[in-house]
Amino acid sequence: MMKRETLKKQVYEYLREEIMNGRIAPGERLIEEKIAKKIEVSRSPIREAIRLLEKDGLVIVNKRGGVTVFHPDISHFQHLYECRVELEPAAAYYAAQRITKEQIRMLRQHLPSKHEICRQYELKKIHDMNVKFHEGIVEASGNPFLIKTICHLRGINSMYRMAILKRNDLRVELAIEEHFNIFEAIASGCADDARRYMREHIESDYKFYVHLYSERK
Amino acid sequence: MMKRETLKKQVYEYLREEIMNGRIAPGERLIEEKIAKKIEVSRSPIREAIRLLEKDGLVIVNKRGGVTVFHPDISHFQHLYECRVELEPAAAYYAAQRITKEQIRMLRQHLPSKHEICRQYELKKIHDMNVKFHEGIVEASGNPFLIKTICHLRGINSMYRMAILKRNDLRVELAIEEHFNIFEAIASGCADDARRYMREHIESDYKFYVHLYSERK
DNA sequence: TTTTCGTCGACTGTATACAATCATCATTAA
DNA sequence: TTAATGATGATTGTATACAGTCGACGAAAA
Repeated sequence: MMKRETLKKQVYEYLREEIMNGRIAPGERLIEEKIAKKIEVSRSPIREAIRLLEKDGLVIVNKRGGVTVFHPDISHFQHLYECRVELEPAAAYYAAQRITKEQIRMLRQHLPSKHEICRQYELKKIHDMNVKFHEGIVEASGNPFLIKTICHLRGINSMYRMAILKRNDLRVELAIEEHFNIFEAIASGCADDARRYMREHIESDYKFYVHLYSERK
Repeated sequence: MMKRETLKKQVYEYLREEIMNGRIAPGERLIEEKIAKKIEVSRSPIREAIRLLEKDGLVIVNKRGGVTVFHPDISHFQHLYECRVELEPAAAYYAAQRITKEQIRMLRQHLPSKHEICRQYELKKIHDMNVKFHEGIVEASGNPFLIKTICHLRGINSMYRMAILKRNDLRVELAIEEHFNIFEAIASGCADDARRYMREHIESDYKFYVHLYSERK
């Protein structure tokens, strides 16, 4: 038996992937039975997987039942950031007050060393570290609602990046120094600084993507 | 035919109600088949209804599959407010910038008149107006993510109130003046004031409930 | 007495069949 | 020609049957 995970989860991962990389186009309708035939499972796990996608905001339900792949646009991108710019700084604020020594140690590992930077490390790798850094901070906030909500927004966010930018422009080098400042503030328990630095960080991240978008129109 | 809504939705409403008023106790496990037998529908709509409850945070899934009714405690209540105190002021901030004349008119209707206050209007009625007032502001923010997230938090919030306080203590009179200030700020487009007033409002709301809770322990 | 093993019962995961609804399109009547 | 009506197909909602898994309990062996 090679059945380590439920079909529901497998189908969910599959659809999520297909949507994220655009093989299922935004606006396209998801037909339970067609998917069922295509990947050869019954409708039950598919229905449930689709509910998960709905929860992620990756598909939207239309009146008549049935769902349609979410179609992102730049105005929504702004709305998304209006949320993130409130929640992530708050997470940093509480993280500065609640983070454990162990978590500090973990967090530090997600900062690239100067060595790595000088070496022109693979951008992709540094980008992954950055993501983990953010996740670590949110986790350290110790607030399950913050964690859940931000995680949710981040999922949609990456979808926007995929859909709007259509290429992997990573704002990597710019972010490194900002990350250092945030880390220092959190590690030393300066909650207000942590909040402020994080807010500036998110704001500049947003401006970067907007600029990129307007540039390539 | 008296079948206006799907069974899924009916079951969802039913379970939600049962959980909210405590007839299904916190910590209790929900067994699909038992519910199915009890209310005489098949397991399918029940499964789906349970997923909706899960989305609401009213039940939590345990490893082995199956769900358990969420068991609120005061620390989570604090976490909830740590989110609200960021998001609702942000909603007020954007509402001040984006609210339409029509929405201002609507919003004003959810402020009790002095006449109503003097008359010792039913507390419940004023409380309902207050809820609508908050909803109106969030709506006026024009940000679907803010709307969705805050709405979600509010649902959980009311569950906490039910479960923790076990009575309908409504912080009504205190809130009225705060609401007036917030309204004025939004209607006159003073976004920063709107944000600040709303933040103070949420904070004092939180303090009120904490005080009430500690008092009756 | 303790441990191990196996059976049974209770649940959930998955498949499948059936019912209901809605859209489309053609056909017919005005 | 146009509007109304009815048939057909596509798709989701709901019921139900079956399979797999885990835990509890008890019996047998050490």
